[in-house]
Amino acid sequence: MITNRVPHPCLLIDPVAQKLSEPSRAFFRRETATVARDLIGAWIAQRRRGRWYGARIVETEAYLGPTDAAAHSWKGRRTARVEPMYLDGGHLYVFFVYGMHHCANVVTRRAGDAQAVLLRAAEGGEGCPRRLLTGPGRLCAALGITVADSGLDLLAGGNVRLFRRRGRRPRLSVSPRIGVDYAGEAAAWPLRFFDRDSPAVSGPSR
DNA sequence: CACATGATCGCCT
DNA sequence: GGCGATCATGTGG
Repeated sequence: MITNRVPHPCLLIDPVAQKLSEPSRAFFRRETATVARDLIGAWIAQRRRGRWYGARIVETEAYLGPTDAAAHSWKGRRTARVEPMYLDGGHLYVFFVYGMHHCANVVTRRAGDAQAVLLRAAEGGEGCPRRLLTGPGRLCAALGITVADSGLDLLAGGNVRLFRRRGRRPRLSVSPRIGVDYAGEAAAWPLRFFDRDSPAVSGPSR
């Protein structure tokens, strides 16, 4: 059955009033770890029934494509599920795991490079329930992002977009990625970034 | 707090 | 047929 639930009211945002702006294509085409860092403090947003709902990203992970054993595109794997990873920077790649959770990624670099940034956690506004957006599965559930959104272009003026705001940047910490112990040496690469002052970060932090 | 486990199913081998 | 880029719950220290 089709669900069309509206996100929690604490996620209501007003991009104009909050002076949020959309990055250019060039922003997403930069080195993946750099994009992952710069996405901390950005908003992932979705328009439902004419209103914008969004959350401030506080935790990301970089996945470096065919040379990264933790990436779905490892060794150039190219299947229907992974295909959106091969799109140009600025597209969305969403996958379904463990039979119940969706995970959202922002594609980086150029078409064919198959690199992406996993959105692991975010925080909402006033009255946001603890852990509403803590963890990639919960983040997608809270915003209503599903595999149906995989492959869409964040820069196409559609209902799913990414916003940034000028100003102070969060203090960042770095660590290995979560849940990729199977990836050999790549499992230890320092590709997880998070806002060290945010209570919404998932997994080991602080 | 640190593990351990079950749920659940699409995807790939 | 096996296993996840996860999460909620339960146990024990």
